[in-house]
Amino acid sequence: MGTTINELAKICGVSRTTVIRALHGEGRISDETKSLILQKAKELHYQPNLVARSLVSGKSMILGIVVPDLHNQYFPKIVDSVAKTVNAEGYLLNIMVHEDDKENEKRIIRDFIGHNVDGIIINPINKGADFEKMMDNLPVPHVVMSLDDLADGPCVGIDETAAGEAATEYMISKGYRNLLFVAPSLYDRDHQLNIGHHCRLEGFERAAGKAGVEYEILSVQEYAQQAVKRMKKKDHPAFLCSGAMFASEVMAALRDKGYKPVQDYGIMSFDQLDYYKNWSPRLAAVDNHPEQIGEEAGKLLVKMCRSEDTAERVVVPFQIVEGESL
Amino acid sequence: MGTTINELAKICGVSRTTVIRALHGEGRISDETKSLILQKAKELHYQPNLVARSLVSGKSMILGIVVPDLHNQYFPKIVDSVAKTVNAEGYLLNIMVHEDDKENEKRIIRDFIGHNVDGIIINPINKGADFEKMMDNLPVPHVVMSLDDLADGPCVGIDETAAGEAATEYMISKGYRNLLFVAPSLYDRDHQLNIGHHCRLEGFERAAGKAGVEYEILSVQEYAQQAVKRMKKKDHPAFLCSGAMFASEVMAALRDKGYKPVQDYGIMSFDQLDYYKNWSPRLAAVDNHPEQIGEEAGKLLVKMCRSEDTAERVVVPFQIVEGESL
DNA sequence: GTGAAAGCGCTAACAT
DNA sequence: ATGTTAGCGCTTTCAC
Repeated sequence: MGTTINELAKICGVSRTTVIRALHGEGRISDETKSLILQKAKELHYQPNLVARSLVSGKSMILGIVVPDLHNQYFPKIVDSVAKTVNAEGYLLNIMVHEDDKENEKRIIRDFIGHNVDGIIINPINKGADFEKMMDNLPVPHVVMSLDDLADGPCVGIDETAAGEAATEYMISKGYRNLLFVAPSLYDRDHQLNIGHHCRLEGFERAAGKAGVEYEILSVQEYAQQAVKRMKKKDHPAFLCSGAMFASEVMAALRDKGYKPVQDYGIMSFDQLDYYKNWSPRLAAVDNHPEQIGEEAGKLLVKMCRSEDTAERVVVPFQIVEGESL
Repeated sequence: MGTTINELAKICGVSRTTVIRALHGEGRISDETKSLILQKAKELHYQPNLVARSLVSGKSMILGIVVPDLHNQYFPKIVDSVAKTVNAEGYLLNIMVHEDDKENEKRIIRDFIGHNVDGIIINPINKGADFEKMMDNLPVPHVVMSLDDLADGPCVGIDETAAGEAATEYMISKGYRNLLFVAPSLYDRDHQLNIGHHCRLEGFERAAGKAGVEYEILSVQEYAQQAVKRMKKKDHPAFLCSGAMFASEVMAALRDKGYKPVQDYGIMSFDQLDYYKNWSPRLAAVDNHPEQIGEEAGKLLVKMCRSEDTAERVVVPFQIVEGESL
């Protein structure tokens, strides 16, 4: 345990209140006692007990963010960006991972509340009325990083459906007439719809339908092998992968069989990762701007923490990044 | 603010203590009152105020970890692994990023203490006696994720010098006789030595010296352009890059100039990233086992939080991963 | 200019 | 089997 205000008061021969006035630099206090207290405080390495402060104030100047994991680059980028944004506003960011465990996600939210975080950012894997009710009843503001999950509350994200559509149109414009949507993650382990990926698929189907081109959906776990098999048709297909890692796996599998991008097939992915920028050929992709999502989410949450503003819906633009893989 | 123990007590017509006994399920209490209280608690969505609990106990069941950022895959993997490990032991992990800002790092440590975290994991960017003293004086245990930074305390990491040496020997065994060590990050922005990278360099020099082969060090920010220039010597050099991203940049720069790996040069990197596993050619690398580092760090810290055990030094093995880039 | 007192929600030692 | 009391470290109101 470190030095406390009480100890400082005793040592300086003054009352708690006086110590506080010195520490906070406000209220009527003589320069003399003030500097004495400040000096002693420094001497004894006084550090305020933030827990006690939080108990009194009900606030903590901490914002919480829960994400599934930090495996791929998407969430790390978001989290990093949120941290930077809220730090600049005087908040600390408490980052937690739930490892794709729904109970864990709920537990973390409860823990956040129990620890008096001032607000929560989340991209929930929990679905359903019960969960929505739980979120609605939170005593602190929260921002959802998805436009389609908890539909009515404040949220920020890209329009996944539009992105799916735009990506598909881009592939079609490149001359591809046989499209495949690669998404082993359309459903989570509890067979519940993964809305983000589903919206992308919806956009894909819409664009493909509009253009009247053939399309298939590869939603199995063995999508890479399936992609290899699919090549036997020799119809120069194009794969739209709902995640950069999927694209990477597909390309690797096809390369192993001697198929070459552009020459034999086209491929494009969601998520634009730094790691791929030096790939050869460079992957065409939808950049979903994680840094911007993080920044907007952070800004929105801080704003909500300060004023009791209500719902706001921030649509972050996506961007088609041309590559050499189509 | 949610329901409190006091409110529950009032509602149930009992004292605080009785409510606590019901909630904690210990102490003498009649089944009748107990179930009444439990039922009311559920009804009113009672959630313990963890801040108050922490103020009383001085503990929080929260462990803190500070990392520079989450840009590359190294720290996300570590953090993920620490989280999994300590969660399994009943601890929550509070993740903070300092964005390569030394003051920020110190501030976060102080905040951790102020928030009663039970222990801290860190890979410090701060150096020097003052900082070491600060760390030594922490009221809670801490684990350093580097074998060479705060040398005397508990730590876990790989032997970077040995790794540098082994990697270099591997390159030499592949027939390369002109070696380059690529490390734009030997010093931080304050011109202080970045010990991890420096140890790798030391190992590199030692192995190169032993084998009597030529070597150079590329430590400038424009290492990629320098690598391109260096190719004019046409002596079939090999690059050992102290970070996967550096290798990626070098390969991209050389590819742009028409140089082909193995045929024209060899390349190898530290950090084995998922993202590169489908690269072509597959990059030879030193796998520094971030998951294992995270796991060991988590286990060690939990152990220290439980018993007042002293320093322990966990050396995590590294591994040379063969590739097609040499 | 300084201090006393109450209270945030919870825990634990000590009654009854 | 249940209640009383004191206290964790801090903030805030009100009094001197």
